[in-house]
Amino acid sequence: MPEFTTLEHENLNKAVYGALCDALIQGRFQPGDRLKIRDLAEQFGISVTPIRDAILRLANDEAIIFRSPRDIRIPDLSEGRYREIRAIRIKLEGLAAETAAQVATSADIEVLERILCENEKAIEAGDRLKGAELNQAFHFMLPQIAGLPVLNGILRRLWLQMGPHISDAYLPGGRAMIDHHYPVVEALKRHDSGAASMAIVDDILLGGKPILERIERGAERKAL
Amino acid sequence: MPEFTTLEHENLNKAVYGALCDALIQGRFQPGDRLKIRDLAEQFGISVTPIRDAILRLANDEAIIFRSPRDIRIPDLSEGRYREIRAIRIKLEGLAAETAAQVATSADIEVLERILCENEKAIEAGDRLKGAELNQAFHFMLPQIAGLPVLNGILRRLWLQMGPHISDAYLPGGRAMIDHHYPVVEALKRHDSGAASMAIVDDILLGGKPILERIERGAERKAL
DNA sequence: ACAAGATATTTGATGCATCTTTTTTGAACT
DNA sequence: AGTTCAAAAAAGATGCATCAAATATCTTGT
Repeated sequence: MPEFTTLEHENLNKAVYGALCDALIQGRFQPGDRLKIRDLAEQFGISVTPIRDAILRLANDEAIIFRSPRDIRIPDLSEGRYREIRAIRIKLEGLAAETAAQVATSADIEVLERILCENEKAIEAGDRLKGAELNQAFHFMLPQIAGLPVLNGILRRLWLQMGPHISDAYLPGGRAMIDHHYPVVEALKRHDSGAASMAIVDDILLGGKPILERIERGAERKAL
Repeated sequence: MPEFTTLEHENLNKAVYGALCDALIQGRFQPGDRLKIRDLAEQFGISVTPIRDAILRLANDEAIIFRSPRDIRIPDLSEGRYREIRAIRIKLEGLAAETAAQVATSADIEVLERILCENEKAIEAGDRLKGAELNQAFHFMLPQIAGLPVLNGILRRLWLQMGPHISDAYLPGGRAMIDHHYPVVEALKRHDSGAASMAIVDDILLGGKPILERIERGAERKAL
């Protein structure tokens, strides 16, 4: 019985979608930025159809919004919405960590440890983008180890929605973005579901502080 | 600060998407059914572009799959995937019920009671589609009462993915689909978060039994 | 300088043609 | 009857023209 997955076959639509996702997550777009289908078509050197496909998909992901039928924007992230996303992540990533702790292999743990090692180097080098990318890779490994593709899809979308805030919060966050990864890995080694779940929840809460601070500062700027 | 929502403005694309969603949830498609963009364009009496838009969106929702670049199908739902969806729903709808219990107004509770009353009539009349629709309305009310739009979006997508199984499981499920709704409402009246969460979890587990039985029977048929 | 209204330009939605790839059908052979 | 191969048909992706609605700009008046 084949699993319920979207086939990853290559076409312009997917390539554009991937590029726009990367740009969102890397903070290359800012809240309020306007996207125009014809502009992007010109930048990518292709017709409007695959751009339009990718844009509609991102709107479905709630990573971009149609402020009106002709006005496509990068949305801001309200404090309320961020808190909701964080509460959802706590529940879902907690579930993923719990399940991953039950089934993780030595190979899985090696991958996680390699990610941590590279992330130490990124922090050392002040490489904000690399660090944010590795942080995401770590979080995305847990549902993969746990064998939870549906949850993986949900998490991917939540990451897109937080995108413009993540990489900017990374350096201010410093070690807060990585310190709790170690106890997660230790709990996986011991097959300790409870400890894994608690550690990832701590990571989400601690890692969320600089994001909340950034959102609050953004709200203050808007109120001026 | 505007909330992060997709604006609901009217166009053919959205109309088609809504119609296909309804068809999925009402079990008018069966797992394995093939969709063809040109066929649907002919049925809806419009060009392929808005059909294609809607199809790509449903693929993004993981409600339909591209088995290959030219073969669009309604996916089956494996037992493993259904169990995962159920585990995610337990976490998220538990969170929604818990939060809804804190903030529910008398008006909210009246809406839920009206849904229950109508569902009693649907069960009495053996109206499978009406009953499934009201069951969904009940579950979707909780994130709305709780003020959790992100969670609402996740739940909508999960419902689409279970779509072809839900309405068929409704009559076999009988009162199992509705009995636990009453304690949920009672807990909301008392603002009892713990009880609301436990009751919705019970509802999901009990209501999931006929769906699991259906999936197991489907797997048996495929093994023949 | 600001506001209101008119005009011009822009922008997304949709229809449709074309291309390439995939699927289906038919013929031949065993 | 079943298999294999070739040919025909079909199907999604993409390019692009057109339309209508929305946005931006300009002009006029206060």
